[in-house]
Amino acid sequence: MATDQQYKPTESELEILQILWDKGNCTVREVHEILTLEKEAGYTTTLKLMQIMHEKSLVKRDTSAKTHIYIAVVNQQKTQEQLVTKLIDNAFNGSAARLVMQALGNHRSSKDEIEAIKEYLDKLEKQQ
Amino acid sequence: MATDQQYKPTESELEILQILWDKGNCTVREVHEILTLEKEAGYTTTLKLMQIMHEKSLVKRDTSAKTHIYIAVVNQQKTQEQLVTKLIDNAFNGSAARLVMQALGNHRSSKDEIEAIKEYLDKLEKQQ
DNA sequence: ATTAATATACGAATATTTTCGTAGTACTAA
DNA sequence: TTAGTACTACGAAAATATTCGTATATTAAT
Repeated sequence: MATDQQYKPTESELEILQILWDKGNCTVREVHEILTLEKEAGYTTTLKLMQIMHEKSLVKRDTSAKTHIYIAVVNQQKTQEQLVTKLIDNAFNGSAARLVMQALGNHRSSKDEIEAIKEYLDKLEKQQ
Repeated sequence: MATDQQYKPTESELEILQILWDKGNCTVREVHEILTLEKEAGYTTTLKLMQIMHEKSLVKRDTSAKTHIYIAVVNQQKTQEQLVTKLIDNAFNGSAARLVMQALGNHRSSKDEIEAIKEYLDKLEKQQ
């Protein structure tokens, strides 16, 4: 049972993946623009990162035009799952519940969100 | 409002911290033994890591005897909080709820745990 | 006292990740 | 055609993280 069925993105790669997941297709320029809202970075840095991500098959790209278009290849769900699993193992002694409470305790969730989670829990209980 | 009030441990450091949080006081040997249940590593590698952690003040140590005793300095709760926050930001577009469902969906939780989470949610709702 | 076992200290090699400069190419406007 | 702008490719420096060998000290047993 392999836990890492796919390549594990680095932090910088994850930042870029998030943008790609969100936006769909992007040029390097677009990604760079969004990225630099939050932190400093040179354009060629972003470019290089995305080229490396392409080498690693984290993204694919359309190079038919001068300006290339990038698209995420790795699945958002799967990647999230992998990261959560790792965090649970790594910092919560394997207890998902503890992570959940930590997450809920420190990050305001709306009433709707809380309701959604409750329903989800009900479903889980029935499954058992 | 600084989000990183404290130093962010690397992965290897986190593995060691977990052991220290769990056990309390440990020698390098003890930590090493536990560590190598899961993965290969030379003894001096573990030693060096713990020495670096000491430099960074992630741990303190009692050097009065030949064999030093290490203790975690950084707080488990705070560190967990930091990591969760980062993951939420980094991979869940800031939505704690989405992380929670991901975590619950893929990691078996016992009926008791689920009940505990539900109670917790009730409390949260009342607070709002 | 010698030896063996077990510690720490620490430099340095590796590996990994991040950053950026420079060169070359296409496109556009004057 | 020339200058300016925007893009990719790519090597390589810089920053970080990980791994380990070797020197040396301490302790205990013979």
